[in-house]
Amino acid sequence: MVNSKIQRRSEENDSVSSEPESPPSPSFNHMKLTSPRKGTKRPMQKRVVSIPIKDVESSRLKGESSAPPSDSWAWRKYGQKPIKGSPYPRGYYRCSSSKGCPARKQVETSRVDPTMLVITYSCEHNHPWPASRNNKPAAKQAAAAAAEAAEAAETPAKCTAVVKQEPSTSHPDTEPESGMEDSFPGLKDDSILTTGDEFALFGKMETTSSTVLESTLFAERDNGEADEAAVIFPMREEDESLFADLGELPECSFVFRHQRNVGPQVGIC
DNA sequence: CGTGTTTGACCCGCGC
DNA sequence: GCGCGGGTCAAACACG
Repeated sequence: MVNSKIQRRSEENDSVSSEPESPPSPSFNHMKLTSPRKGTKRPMQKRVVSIPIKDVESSRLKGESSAPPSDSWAWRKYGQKPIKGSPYPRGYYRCSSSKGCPARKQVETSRVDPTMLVITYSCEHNHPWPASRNNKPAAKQAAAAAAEAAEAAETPAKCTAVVKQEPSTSHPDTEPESGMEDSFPGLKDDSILTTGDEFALFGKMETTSSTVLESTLFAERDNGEADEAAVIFPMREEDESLFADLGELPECSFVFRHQRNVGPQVGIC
C-alpha cells in the first residue's frame, strides 16, 4: 500500500534521476521520491503545442484510420484534473513507448482560444526518447486525448494562429529543404523553434489544417499571451536527424518564433 | 489477458 | 502557518 507506493515512486525517481549532482529536495526525503513537481529545480524541458480542435474532430470522425498520427509515441493517461479558471479539464499523459520513460504531456483546451488544444510536452533534460516507436497506439491515444479535450470545448473550430516572425535573423540557409520545412520555414536554421530530440514527435502531431507550435518563452515577454511556460533548448544535430522523421505538416501551419525586436503577428488562415 | 482509462485521494509547492 | 491548486498515484473498470 503506502510502502509499495513509496517504493514505486522511488523506482520512478531512480529511473528518472539522470543527475547524481542534484539530490532530491529535503521535502521529498521523508515521503515522496517522485517525478518533478511544480517548483522543483529539476531541469524539465517543456514544449507547448497548440492544435485546432477541428483537426482532432475531423480525424476522429474519419475513424483516425486515414488521419496522420498525432505523434510517434504511446501515451498512457494517468490523470485528469479540472483546472481552476478553465472550464476544460486537463489530461495527464505519460509516455508508454518504453519503460521508465519520464516524458509526459498535458492536454487541455486553451482558455485563450477554446478552439485550440494546448498540449504541453515535458521531459527530463537530455532524456533519450525510446528508439522504438509505437505509432499505432500513439496515434490512437493522442487522437483520443485531443478528442477528449475537444469534447470538453464543444465549440466550433476555427483556424487562427498567432505568429511571430524574425526578419532580422532570416538567414539564407533557412531555405526549406523538405516537406517539413515547407510548413515550418526556418525551423532548421536556428534555435527559435528550438526542439530537443525529446520533442521530435511534434512533427507527428495531428495537424491537418493548421498547427501552431507555441514557443511561450516569448509569450512571457509579451505580457504572457500564452498560459503556459516553456523552456527553450537548443537544437542539435541529432535533433535535426530526428526531425527528418517528422511527417508532413499542413500547409496552413504557423510556427511561433522567438525574437527580441518584433512583436507577435496574428495570422488567420 | 494485457493494456489503457477513469476517478478519487494524496502530496507538495506556492501565495497570502 | 494555512489553504489552495496542480500533479501524481493506484485500484477498479473497460476494451480489444
